[in-house]
Amino acid sequence: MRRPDPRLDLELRERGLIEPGREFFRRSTVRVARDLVGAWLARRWRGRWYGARIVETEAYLGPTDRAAHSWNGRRTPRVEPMYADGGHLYVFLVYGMYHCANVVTRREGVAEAVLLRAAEGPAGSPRLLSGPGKLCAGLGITVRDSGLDLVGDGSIRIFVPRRRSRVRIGVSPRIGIDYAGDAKAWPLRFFDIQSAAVSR
DNA sequence: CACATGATCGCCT
DNA sequence: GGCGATCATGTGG
Repeated sequence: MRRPDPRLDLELRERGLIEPGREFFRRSTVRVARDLVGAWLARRWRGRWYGARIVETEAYLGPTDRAAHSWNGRRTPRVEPMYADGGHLYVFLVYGMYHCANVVTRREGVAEAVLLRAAEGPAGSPRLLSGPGKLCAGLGITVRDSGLDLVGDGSIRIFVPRRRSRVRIGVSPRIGIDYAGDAKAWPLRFFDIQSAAVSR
């Protein structure tokens, strides 16, 4: 059983963060998306752990959601991780050069997920992780990580505040889905209104 | 500030 | 063959 770098472990504990169980991710996708704002993403890279505070997410709702890769029940090898049990990772390549990381929600067979759009990285580089492609680039997340389990002892994990967070959360339609019909207007984007790292 | 465009390639039609 | 859950850069007002 690997443990996080003691420094990260201490930092997360000091911030009052704990690792949620599988049930956290099996809840409604909108609730998970909201609760992931203010949560931390921990990434093991070459034997060291790095943490980033998530500040912007989007919910993708499955067969009825034209913007979702699982729209209309689409089930291809690329999308397959979206059908996994809650708490898995779904990563895809966009525009031939950027990766997007999603946290899978609900139960096995229900293809919904939360896109991680932005995080707060190291102090001094406030915009380093401010966008889904930049977040993945900054944390070294690629399609090779698609399908990983975030629950347990893997190389990518999620930590959430132990107590109800006092973060003020803004809501808006999702970004970059003009083709999605009525789903284009659905209020499924959530962000920390205090954060300078939210994407434009 | 607001657009407009190019890069680049896996996936789906 | 077309296009995208993006981003950086360039143009013009």
